[in-house]
Amino acid sequence: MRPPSELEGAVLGIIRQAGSCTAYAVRSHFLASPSPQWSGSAGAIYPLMERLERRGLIRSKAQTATRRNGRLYSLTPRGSRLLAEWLAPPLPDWVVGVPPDPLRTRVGFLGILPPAERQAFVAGALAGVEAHMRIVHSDLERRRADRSPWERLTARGALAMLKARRAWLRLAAREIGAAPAPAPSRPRKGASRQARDRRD
Amino acid sequence: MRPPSELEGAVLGIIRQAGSCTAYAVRSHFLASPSPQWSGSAGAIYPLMERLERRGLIRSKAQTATRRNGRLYSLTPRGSRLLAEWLAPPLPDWVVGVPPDPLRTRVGFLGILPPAERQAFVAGALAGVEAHMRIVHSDLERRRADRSPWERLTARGALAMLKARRAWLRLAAREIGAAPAPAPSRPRKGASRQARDRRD
DNA sequence: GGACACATGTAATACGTTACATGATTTT
DNA sequence: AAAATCATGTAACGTATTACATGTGTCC
Repeated sequence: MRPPSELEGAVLGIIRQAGSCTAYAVRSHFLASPSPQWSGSAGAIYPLMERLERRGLIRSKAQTATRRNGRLYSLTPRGSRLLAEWLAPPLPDWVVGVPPDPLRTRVGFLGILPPAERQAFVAGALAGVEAHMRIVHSDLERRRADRSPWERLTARGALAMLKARRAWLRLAAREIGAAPAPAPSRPRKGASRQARDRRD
Repeated sequence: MRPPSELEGAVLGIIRQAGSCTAYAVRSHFLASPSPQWSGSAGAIYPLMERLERRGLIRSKAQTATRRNGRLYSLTPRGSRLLAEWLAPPLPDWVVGVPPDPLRTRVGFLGILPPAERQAFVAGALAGVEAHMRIVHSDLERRRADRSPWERLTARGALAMLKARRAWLRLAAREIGAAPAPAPSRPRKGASRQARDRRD
């Protein structure tokens, strides 16, 4: 039984927590999330539900009463088992390891920019991170009541990451003062460059 | 000019920092990274290089001297410009926003598990995170010399994230003590199950 | 000169995104 | 009853993954 993808695992979890629900309810869950990770696009969810059903992880019942032609999905025993495996240790390396971070990626290339633009980058990043902190924070407050302790814990985790990132960006801002000059723009033959970093 | 994907942006940055390099050199860069994000699989890189060249972002010169049939890639002015845009503010929302984190995702569903397994989850996660902290830390030390200040900053950012995650997991461990019973497993009518979960 | 890592690819497959299409329900 | 929004899909497209295929240098 192949392990589920992140999205699939999350969908199984959502269905399980809801007891049973429609594809759209699953979508709404993602659409409501303040994390940009989950787009909840229709083209992702509906085919995914079909896939899960074909694999015997969920089953559906037509919504006879008063509704559209939507279906109510719920976990099968197989789906329940797979969900439990997905949640249980040992957690794969990429789950516990350094999470991807597009901001961090970009910082690695800051040497390319001239110093003034480095400053602008960090300032912009700080502003963006702080804006998102406010969003996540108010989302946490506003929906405190209708969330499980685990969902609140998740939100606090998200906040903690943003906070750590902010601290790190401030550190970066300090380091930029003492930074070396940017690398020259062209790689051509004019090889007599001094004190370049990291070609090859 | 469509903005590059993360992988494309990173590749442009790597080529730029190298001056010029082969596809394999780019791959090696990813393969050497301690972050699980970058697989650096051949099937990702080689087609990507072709794509970038077709779009006029990089150009290649056959490696005549002594080498295999590989090509040396370098940025075109267009590629250089796109790279600069990729790095410059305003940074899109999903770049500054909460980064995705598979561990955080799973924690949101911890309510599904019985308390004993929650403990196991958090313990396993903590162990994994700490193991990774050691990996990243020793990688940071070992290659301190041949890295730019920005790459070191990146590594420190990764470490900072792991540290924040560890603190958050410890908090989670404390909360588990005072946690509610798991939600019932089946939404069905045979509702008179008591406090069991995950038998299916 | 055989083994083994290095280096360069290709093919099949799976998944998510955007954009489009359409019917059902509610609002005005 | 027209407009808006809810809900359910579908199609085209791009891109990453795994697995395979193959040539090339090095070392023992």
